Amino acid sequence: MRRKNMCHHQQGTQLTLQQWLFVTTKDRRTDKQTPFSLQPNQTNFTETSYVSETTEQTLTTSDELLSQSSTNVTEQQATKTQVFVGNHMDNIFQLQLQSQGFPFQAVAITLDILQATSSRLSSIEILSDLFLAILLKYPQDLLPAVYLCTNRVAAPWEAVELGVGGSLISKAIMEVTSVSKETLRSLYKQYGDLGDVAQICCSRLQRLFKPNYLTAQHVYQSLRKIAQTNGVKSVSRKKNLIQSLLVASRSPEARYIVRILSQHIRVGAVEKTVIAALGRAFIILDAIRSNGEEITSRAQVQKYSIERKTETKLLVERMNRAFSECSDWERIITFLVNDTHSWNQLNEFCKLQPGTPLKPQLGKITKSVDEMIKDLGTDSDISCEWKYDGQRCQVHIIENGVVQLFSRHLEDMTSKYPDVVSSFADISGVTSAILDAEIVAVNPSHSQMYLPFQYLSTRARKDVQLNQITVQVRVIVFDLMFLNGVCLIEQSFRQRRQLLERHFRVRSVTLPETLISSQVNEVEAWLNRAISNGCEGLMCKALDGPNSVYYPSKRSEGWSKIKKDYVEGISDTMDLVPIAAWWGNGRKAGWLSPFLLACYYDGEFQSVCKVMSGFSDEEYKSLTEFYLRDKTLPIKPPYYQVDESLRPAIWLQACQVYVLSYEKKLNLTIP
DNA sequence: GATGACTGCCC
DNA sequence: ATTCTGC
DNA sequence: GCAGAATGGGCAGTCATC
Repeated sequence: MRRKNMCHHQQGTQLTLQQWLFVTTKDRRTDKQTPFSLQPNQTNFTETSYVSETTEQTLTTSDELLSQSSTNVTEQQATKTQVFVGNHMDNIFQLQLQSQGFPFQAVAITLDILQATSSRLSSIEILSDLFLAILLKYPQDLLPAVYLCTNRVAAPWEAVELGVGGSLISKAIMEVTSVSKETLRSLYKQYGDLGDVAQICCSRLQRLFKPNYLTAQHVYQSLRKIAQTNGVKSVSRKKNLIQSLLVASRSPEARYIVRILSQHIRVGAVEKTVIAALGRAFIILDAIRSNGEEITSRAQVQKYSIERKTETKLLVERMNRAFSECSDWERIITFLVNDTHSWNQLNEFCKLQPGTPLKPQLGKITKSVDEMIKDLGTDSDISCEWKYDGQRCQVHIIENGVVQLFSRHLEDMTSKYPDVVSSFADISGVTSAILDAEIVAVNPSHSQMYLPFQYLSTRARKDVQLNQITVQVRVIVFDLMFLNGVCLIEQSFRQRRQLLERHFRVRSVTLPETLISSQVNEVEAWLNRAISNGCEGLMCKALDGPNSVYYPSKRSEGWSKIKKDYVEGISDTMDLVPIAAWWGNGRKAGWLSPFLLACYYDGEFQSVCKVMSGFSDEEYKSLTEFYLRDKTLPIKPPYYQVDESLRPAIWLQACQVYVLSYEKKLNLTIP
């Protein structure tokens, strides 16, 4: 064993969904071939309503239907599935125009199909057909549909949170369907997905009156309502909203209502796939419109798709760029829906601008200085910056002097750091800018001394007042993407860096410690120095050449990060003994993980940490077998000193010693 | 008002 | 954050 | 290599409950 991540004891009061349901999963499904709950002959669309009055269905039969890629399947079944998919996609184009809006059931069935599709190209095509069908008759429903498919309610910086998790959803399902907690538990244990569980429970629901069918718009608006619900009794009001969706659901809507609420849509299509699908849909829509053709089948669409391949590719490229500079579906879709003939102006309309965050560039993990230099190449000078142990921050200085701060995932965190905001007020010669930065905690009495992320994370997160700051910070700016009205992301890092130094070498902000070198020895010494100053390692960047432009959202070749725990032989180590374990979830179902490790001292084993990474799958398997064979204990021995709140599933004989390396930043307290 | 369960968001 | 997987 | 989905620890904020 080379390396293990270390962690503190879990607090004990906090439960994961799995713990809430007391699940020790053994046969949880993680494959994409989870069942449909709709059979081919149940998609017989009626004249008046898209939604067929489905009779009771069992999951066993739909299980069979969707097992097309498993080994013991007949070709007959595979064909059956294909026919079903084809029928469904045709049916989507034959929807009768109705005032209510685009049926959510059509979205849900499409997501079911998507989940069973592993090919990315097919996924794009299926999703694209859905979007096209919406565009043809319900263009105003496209945005809600895209939000539902991408599992979002609003742009990330808009501070709209559902405030709904596994616990609340489970309660809602139990109350609506009168399913007992025990049944829910065992279903969850069996399927490993709350959406699947909801689908099974809701499909058994008997109703006196069939409620009106759900529209994509209605489901989306309900999500917004749930997000807006707060204050006293908000939890039960949220629950009521969830329940009314579940009550109105038709197969397989409940599955996706729940998956969307729990933020795990699990259909293998999130962002890039949706962009590619949308691009294709808009191009085909344009072609259909100019031809004046009536679309009633998928085959017609296919024809256009082949014809317009080049244009599609171009638009998708534009959309990708637009989305990385302005991750705002509303803005992009509004433009495309309203302005279908001036797509070349998309990147003008959705471009980098202060006030809207762009996706930050990420660094590629590198295991050694040698490898880093090889990766970045020798054509360009390499800038090696200390990688500070803090929080990523994108600083926006807007024309009128307003400053806004965004996190790595584009959340607005302006109100968390009023001190950082004031650092950027009134910088001479700067009217607007976008900067990339790291916020690091510092020791209040020695502001040169950086403190670990652990300490920074204790800072209050909302509406921090300047005079009530407990955690002092410093902001380290390391890139400049926009300055005084000019976008810089396509300039070389050397040029951006020059502008950064010229305008932001001011007292209130700091530039990272930097060494420009391609000498292995020099860089290794520099890495050690960074680490001994409390940094995580180095971020190494090409100064010139094509790799030195700013790539939004990319884990690009241009940035290479070396962290001390990637590098052999740098970390400190401890000798620890496994004394207990839990059953793993998901991929690790059936194996022991995590293990509880202890150190031996004076006749007792004192628990130190849990360890859950660092083993290969094979090692998990053999470790599990090794301990289960004859090394388990029925109860906790008295000489195991373990925190009360920890309840391992299995106690183990102390019989193996592991050498663990750990990260100093975790501030371990060893008894 | 204190506590604990739950959720979201950092890494 | 890291890690794994199918394409 | 990419995109997506799986996994982890640990913190603050919010709300229900006692």
